[in-house]
Amino acid sequence: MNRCKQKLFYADKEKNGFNVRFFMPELPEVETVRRDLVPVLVGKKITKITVLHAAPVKDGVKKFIKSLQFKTIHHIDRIGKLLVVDVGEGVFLLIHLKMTGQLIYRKGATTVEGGHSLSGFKDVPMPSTFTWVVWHLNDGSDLYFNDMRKFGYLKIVDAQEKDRIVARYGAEPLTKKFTLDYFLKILEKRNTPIKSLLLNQTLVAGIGNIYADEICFDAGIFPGIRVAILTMKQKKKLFQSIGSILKKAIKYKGTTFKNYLSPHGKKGNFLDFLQVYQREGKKCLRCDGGIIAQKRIGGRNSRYCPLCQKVLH
DNA sequence: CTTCTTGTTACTGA
DNA sequence: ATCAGTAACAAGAA
Repeated sequence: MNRCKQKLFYADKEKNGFNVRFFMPELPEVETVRRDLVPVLVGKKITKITVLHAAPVKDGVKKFIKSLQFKTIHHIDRIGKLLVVDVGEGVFLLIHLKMTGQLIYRKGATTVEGGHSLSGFKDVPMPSTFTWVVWHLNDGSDLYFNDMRKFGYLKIVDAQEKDRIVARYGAEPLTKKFTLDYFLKILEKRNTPIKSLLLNQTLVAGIGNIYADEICFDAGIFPGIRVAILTMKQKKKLFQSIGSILKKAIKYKGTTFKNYLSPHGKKGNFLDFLQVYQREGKKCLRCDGGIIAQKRIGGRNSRYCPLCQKVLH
């Protein structure tokens, strides 16, 4: 999608009253956040914590502040869409961004283009209307947690609970654990629509609605197809598509509709590569004549090309 | 007012 | 015991 078409896409959507402004931080977005934060946070000491709204803080603000103050950030990890911050002494901070969460890192500057705002991208002072927590670091920099919808959460856990939570997730794609054998095995003895399987975090970690649709399109497979009738060739193609789509999305630093920003205030660029997500009613970019359709599959709105993602029986 | 958005979990029914 | 499917929840937009 070139720049001109992209503009039209936004205009059409707004005219039709669809809400295109929300993003979903899925694996590629959360991984982008992690990669941006590691070089600027690891080794830094948290000198002060400001909690502007207690709602996203699980298990009490007191415990939250006490657990993090004067700790040093040792390591930032990710499982699926969950960030795991190791602050040493067996204490871990879990951060889930859910739909509209942002982590913004600022040193010196007090505004960020595209911070949460009801009126679109523009310069927003930090902390913004939707900043709930600020971590002040020993070098004068700050990390802001913003979340318009307040669906995201911040949770302090010990090593045992962290391990228990991490263990609930299935294999992480793009790691050695996610092999073709593993994928074939989780497809066995199941008969759910393939899209529901891709969204099941206990089987594959990190895929959400955007990338589930994009992966199915890339594989040329109807997202509602039951896994039991997939051919071996289709299963292998799906496995390959999971890797290639997620890798490409990370390369372009994720997808931004409106609210997703990396910690340095940058939008993701994968929007330009979306083939089906939020393209319903538009021409298929792969085949001649297909019009992207929309259907509810596994309780989720799904987009696909009815011509090149055939329903096989 | 209703309906839609998402990731996650609790629950139901098979 | 295991799996499929759905409701519920958070908060805001239209």
